[in-house]
Amino acid sequence: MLKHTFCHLPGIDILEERKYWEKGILDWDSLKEEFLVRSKNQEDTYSRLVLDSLEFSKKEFARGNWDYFFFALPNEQKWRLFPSVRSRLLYIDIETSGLSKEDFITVVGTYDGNHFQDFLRGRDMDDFPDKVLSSHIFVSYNGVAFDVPFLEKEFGKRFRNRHFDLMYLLRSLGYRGGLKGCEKALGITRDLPFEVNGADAVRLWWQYVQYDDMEALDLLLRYNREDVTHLELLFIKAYNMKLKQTPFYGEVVPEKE
DNA sequence: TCCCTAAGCTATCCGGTTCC
DNA sequence: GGAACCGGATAGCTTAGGGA
Repeated sequence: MLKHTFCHLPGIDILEERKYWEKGILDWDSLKEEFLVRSKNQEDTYSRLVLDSLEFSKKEFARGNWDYFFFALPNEQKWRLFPSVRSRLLYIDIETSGLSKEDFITVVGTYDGNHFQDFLRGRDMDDFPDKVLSSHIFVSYNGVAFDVPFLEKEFGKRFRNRHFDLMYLLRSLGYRGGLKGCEKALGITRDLPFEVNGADAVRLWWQYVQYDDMEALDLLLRYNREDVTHLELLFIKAYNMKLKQTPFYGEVVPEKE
Protein backbone atom coordinates (compact mmCIF):
# COMPACT_ATOMS: atom_id res chain seq x y z
CA MET A 1 0.00 0.00 0.00
CA LEU A 2 2.88 2.32 0.79
CA LYS A 3 4.06 2.41 -2.82
CA HIS A 4 0.59 3.58 -3.87
CA THR A 5 0.72 6.37 -1.29
CA PHE A 6 1.21 9.97 -2.39
CA CYS A 7 -0.36 11.90 0.48
CA HIS A 8 2.98 12.16 2.31
CA LEU A 9 4.41 14.18 -0.58
CA PRO A 10 4.43 18.00 -0.52
CA GLY A 11 1.21 19.62 -1.67
CA ILE A 12 -0.68 16.33 -2.09
CA ASP A 13 -3.52 15.67 0.29
CA ILE A 14 -5.90 12.73 0.40
CA LEU A 15 -8.26 14.28 -2.19
CA GLU A 16 -5.44 15.06 -4.59
CA GLU A 17 -4.09 11.53 -4.15
CA ARG A 18 -7.46 10.04 -5.06
CA LYS A 19 -7.54 12.14 -8.24
CA TYR A 20 -4.23 10.63 -9.32
CA TRP A 21 -5.53 7.11 -8.63
CA GLU A 22 -8.63 7.85 -10.72
CA LYS A 23 -6.37 8.96 -13.58
CA GLY A 24 -4.63 5.58 -13.42
CA ILE A 25 -1.54 6.90 -11.67
CA LEU A 26 -1.32 4.18 -9.05
CA ASP A 27 2.27 3.99 -7.88
CA TRP A 28 5.43 6.00 -7.37
CA ASP A 29 6.85 5.16 -10.80
CA SER A 30 3.80 6.38 -12.69
CA LEU A 31 3.63 9.50 -10.52
CA LYS A 32 7.27 10.14 -11.33
CA GLU A 33 6.48 9.92 -15.06
CA GLU A 34 3.64 12.40 -14.60
CA PHE A 35 5.85 14.95 -12.85
CA LEU A 36 8.78 14.41 -15.25
CA VAL A 37 6.49 15.42 -18.13
CA ARG A 38 5.30 18.45 -16.19
CA SER A 39 8.81 19.58 -15.32
CA LYS A 40 9.91 19.22 -18.98
CA ASN A 41 7.03 21.32 -20.28
CA GLN A 42 7.87 24.23 -18.02
CA GLU A 43 10.43 25.07 -15.37
CA ASP A 44 8.38 24.11 -12.39
CA THR A 45 9.82 24.31 -8.87
CA TYR A 46 6.93 22.37 -7.40
CA SER A 47 7.37 19.43 -9.80
CA ARG A 48 11.05 19.34 -8.87
CA LEU A 49 10.13 19.26 -5.20
CA VAL A 50 7.73 16.34 -5.70
CA LEU A 51 10.30 14.44 -7.79
CA ASP A 52 12.94 14.93 -5.10
CA SER A 53 10.49 13.79 -2.40
CA LEU A 54 9.62 10.73 -4.48
CA GLU A 55 13.27 9.78 -4.82
CA PHE A 56 13.74 10.25 -1.10
CA SER A 57 10.69 8.06 -0.39
CA LYS A 58 12.07 5.31 -2.61
CA LYS A 59 15.42 5.38 -0.83
CA GLU A 60 13.85 5.32 2.63
CA PHE A 61 11.50 2.52 1.54
CA ALA A 62 14.47 0.46 0.31
CA ARG A 63 16.28 1.13 3.59
CA GLY A 64 13.21 0.11 5.56
CA ASN A 65 13.11 3.47 7.31
CA TRP A 66 9.46 3.27 8.34
CA ASP A 67 9.98 6.03 10.88
CA TYR A 68 10.22 8.46 7.98
CA PHE A 69 6.80 7.38 6.68
CA PHE A 70 5.39 7.34 10.21
CA PHE A 71 6.13 11.05 10.55
CA ALA A 72 5.44 12.01 6.94
CA LEU A 73 1.98 10.41 6.76
CA PRO A 74 -1.00 12.27 8.17
CA ASN A 75 -2.29 10.64 11.37
CA GLU A 76 -5.43 9.27 9.75
CA GLN A 77 -3.34 7.50 7.08
CA LYS A 78 -0.68 5.85 9.25
CA TRP A 79 -2.63 2.55 9.05
CA ARG A 80 -1.03 2.09 5.61
CA LEU A 81 2.21 1.14 7.36
CA PHE A 82 0.70 -1.97 8.93
CA PRO A 83 2.19 -4.67 6.63
CA SER A 84 5.60 -2.96 6.59
CA VAL A 85 5.97 -2.60 10.34
CA ARG A 86 4.05 -5.69 11.44
CA SER A 87 7.13 -7.43 12.87
CA ARG A 88 7.82 -4.39 15.09
CA LEU A 89 4.34 -4.11 16.54
CA LEU A 90 3.80 -4.66 20.25
CA TYR A 91 0.14 -4.86 21.24
CA ILE A 92 -0.35 -3.64 24.78
CA ASP A 93 -3.19 -3.48 27.27
CA ILE A 94 -3.14 -2.76 30.98
CA GLU A 95 -5.50 -3.47 33.85
CA THR A 96 -5.59 -1.06 36.77
CA SER A 97 -7.05 -0.81 40.26
CA GLY A 98 -9.31 2.02 39.09
CA LEU A 99 -9.24 5.29 37.22
CA SER A 100 -8.26 7.89 39.81
CA LYS A 101 -4.81 9.42 40.33
CA GLU A 102 -4.13 7.14 43.30
CA ASP A 103 -4.84 3.98 41.30
CA PHE A 104 -2.10 1.80 39.88
CA ILE A 105 -1.45 -0.83 37.20
CA THR A 106 -2.21 -4.41 38.19
CA VAL A 107 -1.41 -6.23 34.94
CA VAL A 108 0.40 -5.34 31.72
CA GLY A 109 -0.28 -7.63 28.79
CA THR A 110 1.86 -7.63 25.64
CA TYR A 111 1.59 -9.51 22.37
CA ASP A 112 4.04 -9.27 19.47
CA GLY A 113 1.89 -11.19 17.01
CA ASN A 114 3.37 -14.53 18.05
CA HIS A 115 3.92 -14.51 21.79
CA PHE A 116 1.75 -13.24 24.60
CA GLN A 117 3.31 -12.19 27.89
CA ASP A 118 1.72 -10.78 31.01
CA PHE A 119 3.43 -8.83 33.76
CA LEU A 120 1.71 -9.02 37.14
CA ARG A 121 2.08 -6.52 39.96
CA GLY A 122 4.09 -8.09 42.79
CA ARG A 123 5.42 -10.82 40.52
CA ASP A 124 7.33 -9.56 37.48
CA MET A 125 5.74 -6.26 36.48
CA ASP A 126 8.99 -4.38 37.10
CA ASP A 127 10.52 -6.36 34.21
CA PHE A 128 8.15 -4.76 31.72
CA PRO A 129 10.23 -1.66 30.81
CA ASP A 130 13.26 -3.85 30.03
CA LYS A 131 11.19 -5.93 27.60
CA VAL A 132 10.15 -2.88 25.58
CA LEU A 133 12.52 -1.89 22.78
CA SER A 134 12.64 1.63 21.42
CA SER A 135 12.01 0.07 18.00
CA HIS A 136 8.69 -1.38 19.19
CA ILE A 137 5.60 0.34 17.86
CA PHE A 138 2.79 0.21 20.38
CA VAL A 139 -0.69 -0.82 19.34
CA SER A 140 -3.52 -0.23 21.78
CA TYR A 141 -7.12 0.80 22.11
CA ASN A 142 -7.30 4.32 23.56
CA GLY A 143 -3.76 3.72 24.80
CA VAL A 144 -2.55 7.18 23.88
CA ALA A 145 -4.89 8.69 26.44
CA PHE A 146 -5.04 5.85 28.98
CA ASP A 147 -2.44 3.05 28.91
CA VAL A 148 0.68 5.08 28.14
CA PRO A 149 0.08 7.84 30.75
CA PHE A 150 -0.54 5.09 33.34
CA LEU A 151 2.65 3.25 32.27
CA GLU A 152 4.70 6.44 32.42
CA LYS A 153 3.42 7.24 35.90
CA GLU A 154 3.94 3.67 37.10
CA PHE A 155 7.51 3.24 35.85
CA GLY A 156 8.64 6.87 36.06
CA LYS A 157 9.92 6.92 32.48
CA ARG A 158 8.75 8.15 29.13
CA PHE A 159 7.69 5.60 26.54
CA ARG A 160 8.52 7.51 23.39
CA ASN A 161 7.60 4.62 21.13
CA ARG A 162 5.59 5.18 17.98
CA HIS A 163 1.97 4.33 18.61
CA PHE A 164 -1.08 3.14 16.69
CA ASP A 165 -4.24 3.86 18.64
CA LEU A 166 -6.90 1.60 17.12
CA MET A 167 -9.73 3.57 18.72
CA TYR A 168 -9.35 6.41 16.23
CA LEU A 169 -8.78 4.07 13.28
CA LEU A 170 -11.95 2.10 14.08
CA ARG A 171 -13.89 5.29 14.74
CA SER A 172 -12.95 6.53 11.27
CA LEU A 173 -14.61 3.35 9.95
CA GLY A 174 -17.76 4.03 11.96
CA TYR A 175 -17.03 1.63 14.84
CA ARG A 176 -17.58 3.05 18.33
CA GLY A 177 -18.64 1.76 21.70
CA GLY A 178 -15.32 0.76 23.22
CA LEU A 179 -13.08 -2.20 22.55
CA LYS A 180 -15.74 -4.80 23.34
CA GLY A 181 -18.33 -2.95 21.27
CA CYS A 182 -16.00 -2.93 18.26
CA GLU A 183 -15.22 -6.63 18.73
CA LYS A 184 -18.90 -7.49 18.74
CA ALA A 185 -19.62 -5.34 15.72
CA LEU A 186 -16.82 -7.06 13.83
CA GLY A 187 -17.83 -10.56 14.83
CA ILE A 188 -14.94 -11.26 17.20
CA THR A 189 -16.01 -13.57 20.01
CA ARG A 190 -14.45 -14.25 23.42
CA ASP A 191 -13.74 -17.58 25.11
CA LEU A 192 -14.36 -16.47 28.70
CA PRO A 193 -17.25 -18.27 30.46
CA PHE A 194 -19.05 -14.93 31.07
CA GLU A 195 -18.71 -11.31 30.08
CA VAL A 196 -15.98 -9.41 31.92
CA ASN A 197 -15.48 -5.65 31.68
CA GLY A 198 -13.00 -3.14 33.07
CA ALA A 199 -14.88 -2.68 36.34
CA ASP A 200 -14.90 -6.47 36.81
CA ALA A 201 -11.15 -6.47 36.27
CA VAL A 202 -10.79 -4.14 39.26
CA ARG A 203 -12.94 -6.44 41.43
CA LEU A 204 -11.03 -9.54 40.31
CA TRP A 205 -7.74 -7.90 41.30
CA TRP A 206 -8.93 -7.08 44.83
CA GLN A 207 -10.47 -10.53 45.19
CA TYR A 208 -7.07 -12.00 44.37
CA VAL A 209 -5.21 -9.64 46.75
CA GLN A 210 -7.59 -9.88 49.72
CA TYR A 211 -8.53 -13.56 49.56
CA ASP A 212 -5.60 -15.00 47.63
CA ASP A 213 -8.22 -16.11 45.11
CA MET A 214 -6.21 -17.73 42.31
CA GLU A 215 -9.31 -18.32 40.20
CA ALA A 216 -9.95 -14.57 40.21
CA LEU A 217 -6.37 -13.95 39.15
CA ASP A 218 -6.62 -16.55 36.41
CA LEU A 219 -9.76 -14.92 35.07
CA LEU A 220 -8.16 -11.46 35.22
CA LEU A 221 -5.13 -12.67 33.24
CA ARG A 222 -7.31 -14.47 30.69
CA TYR A 223 -9.38 -11.31 30.28
CA ASN A 224 -6.26 -9.26 29.70
CA ARG A 225 -4.87 -11.84 27.28
CA GLU A 226 -8.03 -11.70 25.17
CA ASP A 227 -7.97 -7.91 25.18
CA VAL A 228 -4.39 -7.84 23.90
CA THR A 229 -4.50 -10.61 21.34
CA HIS A 230 -7.76 -9.33 19.87
CA LEU A 231 -6.04 -6.02 19.10
CA GLU A 232 -4.14 -7.69 16.28
CA LEU A 233 -7.31 -9.11 14.77
CA LEU A 234 -8.96 -5.69 15.02
CA PHE A 235 -5.98 -4.07 13.30
CA ILE A 236 -6.07 -6.59 10.45
CA LYS A 237 -9.82 -6.15 9.97
CA ALA A 238 -9.52 -2.36 10.10
CA TYR A 239 -6.59 -2.39 7.67
CA ASN A 240 -8.49 -4.54 5.20
CA MET A 241 -11.58 -2.33 5.46
CA LYS A 242 -9.47 0.75 4.84
CA LEU A 243 -7.84 -0.98 1.89
CA LYS A 244 -11.24 -1.74 0.40
CA GLN A 245 -11.86 2.02 0.27
CA THR A 246 -8.91 2.29 -2.15
CA PRO A 247 -8.31 0.71 -5.59
CA PHE A 248 -5.88 -1.73 -3.94
CA TYR A 249 -8.27 -4.11 -2.21
CA GLY A 250 -6.47 -7.07 -3.78
CA GLU A 251 -3.71 -6.61 -1.22
CA VAL A 252 -5.73 -7.48 1.88
CA VAL A 253 -3.96 -9.14 4.82
CA PRO A 254 -5.32 -12.61 5.74
CA GLU A 255 -6.75 -12.95 9.23
CA LYS A 256 -5.17 -15.52 11.53
CA GLU A 257 -7.17 -18.48 12.72
C1' DT B 1 -6.72 52.31 -7.69
C1' DC B 2 -9.51 51.43 -4.02
C1' DC B 3 -12.97 49.02 -1.59
C1' DC B 4 -16.00 45.33 -0.70
C1' DT B 5 -17.17 40.55 -0.70
C1' DA B 6 -16.47 35.73 -1.05
C1' DA B 7 -13.62 31.90 -0.64
C1' DG B 8 -9.99 29.41 1.39
C1' DC B 9 -6.88 28.47 4.93
C1' DT B 10 -5.29 28.30 9.79
C1' DA B 11 -5.73 28.49 14.69
C1' DT B 12 -8.36 27.86 18.71
C1' DC B 13 -11.90 26.09 21.54
C1' DC B 14 -14.94 22.78 23.34
C1' DG B 15 -17.73 18.64 23.57
C1' DG B 16 -17.65 13.74 23.10
C1' DT B 17 -15.42 9.52 23.85
C1' DT B 18 -12.80 6.00 26.06
C1' DC B 19 -9.87 3.55 29.22
C1' DC B 20 -10.22 0.71 34.40
C1' DG C 1 -14.14 10.11 37.91
C1' DG C 2 -9.22 12.18 35.47
C1' DA C 3 -6.75 12.63 31.41
C1' DA C 4 -5.92 13.04 26.64
C1' DC C 5 -7.02 12.84 22.08
C1' DC C 6 -9.93 13.74 17.89
C1' DG C 7 -13.02 16.21 15.19
C1' DG C 8 -16.50 19.57 14.43
C1' DA C 9 -17.62 24.37 14.99
C1' DT C 10 -16.23 28.89 15.09
C1' DA C 11 -13.36 32.93 14.59
C1' DG C 12 -9.85 35.43 12.44
C1' DC C 13 -6.77 36.30 8.80
C1' DT C 14 -5.26 36.38 3.91
C1' DT C 15 -5.97 36.42 -0.88
C1' DA C 16 -8.34 36.95 -5.19
C1' DG C 17 -11.71 38.87 -8.04
C1' DG C 18 -15.17 42.08 -9.44
C1' DG C 19 -17.27 46.55 -9.58
C1' DA C 20 -17.27 51.53 -9.01
